[in-house]
Amino acid sequence: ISEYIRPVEIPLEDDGTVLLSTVTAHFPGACGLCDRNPVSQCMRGVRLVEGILHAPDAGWGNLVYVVNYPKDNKRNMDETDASSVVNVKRAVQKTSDLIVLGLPWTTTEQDLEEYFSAFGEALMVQIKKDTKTGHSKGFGFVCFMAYETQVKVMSQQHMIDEQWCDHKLPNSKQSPDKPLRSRKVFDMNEDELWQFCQYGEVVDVFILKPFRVFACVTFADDQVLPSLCGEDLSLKESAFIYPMWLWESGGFCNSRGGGAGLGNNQGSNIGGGINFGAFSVNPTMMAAAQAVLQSSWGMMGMLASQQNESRPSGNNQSQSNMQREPNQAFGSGNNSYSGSNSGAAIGWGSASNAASGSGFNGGFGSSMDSKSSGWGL
DNA sequence: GTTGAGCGTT
Repeated sequence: ISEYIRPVEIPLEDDGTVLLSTVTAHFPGACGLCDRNPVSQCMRGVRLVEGILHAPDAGWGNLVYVVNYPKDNKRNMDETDASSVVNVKRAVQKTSDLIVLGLPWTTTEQDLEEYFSAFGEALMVQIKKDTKTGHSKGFGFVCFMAYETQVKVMSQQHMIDEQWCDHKLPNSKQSPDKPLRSRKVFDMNEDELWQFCQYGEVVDVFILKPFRVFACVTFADDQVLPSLCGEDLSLKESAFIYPMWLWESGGFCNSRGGGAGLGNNQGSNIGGGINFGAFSVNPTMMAAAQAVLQSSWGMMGMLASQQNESRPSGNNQSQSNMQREPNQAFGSGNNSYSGSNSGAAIGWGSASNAASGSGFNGGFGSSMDSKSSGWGL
């Protein structure tokens, strides 16, 4: 039986059935199982009668089954207490090792543990070293006890011993049965984005125009996003919940300091903000800028001119204080998108770039060279 | 004694 990260083996009853209670013991909140029809590739449900899961006609077979959760778990916040949603997810989510790249040669495991302890307790911290010399290879692994900690850590960049480090889900832990990660959100319109309100109060949506390579949804409650991680969302939706996937699979990440999380920058530090010298750029703009850099510098102007176009037509409560100022894209001061500016100064290329007065000059380094010929539409 | 993209001696 598969869950998002780790498959778990579950015992059968004597008659070959599986009790739903056995499943829920390992996956709290579960309401059923399904598997993928090897022929049609369709997901199909496992028969469930009075708490007993019955094997398919061909037997359980050597297949991986997926746990189902009631859709009610991610319904409208008006009807469902937000905390209950979070609780379900907390119980379900498992942590995974993370690889940390770009560590200073001098950083020790103690240093690393100390740094990450600010986010939460780590179960394991290690730095890979040369077996002969014992010198650091400049990367290591960390595994946190709480999934919230992992989400938090993955949602931002990290300055460790004066150096911006990169962090990812290691290749060995990438789930093979979830290889399809949405890299495109081009075909989502604003109305679709506002459908995210079923998971929590959405205070803003944003679509980069005219090149729809990037969009962003902002929840009012910073607990909503963590609660959604690992949910059985559509690929489109997952692109928002796991923006890292977008970037990693899309090749957006620069090695140093690339891959900052997005998706929620409302009232929490998730996402943070970025300073390019005199410029202040929030995560939305950062991603947009990366998207532009994938194409050409000529589009930079379009970024600045399209910032306040995406206004919803639907139920938008808090528009008044969320208005974007036009042409503030790369200006200093409060870009209204981030609401409360965290004030975190995050470099992009080498650390010295953050102090570069010319802003973008040099800061993007090699990413300028990789001009994409198109948007992959 | 150096280095700077990567993927884990157990």
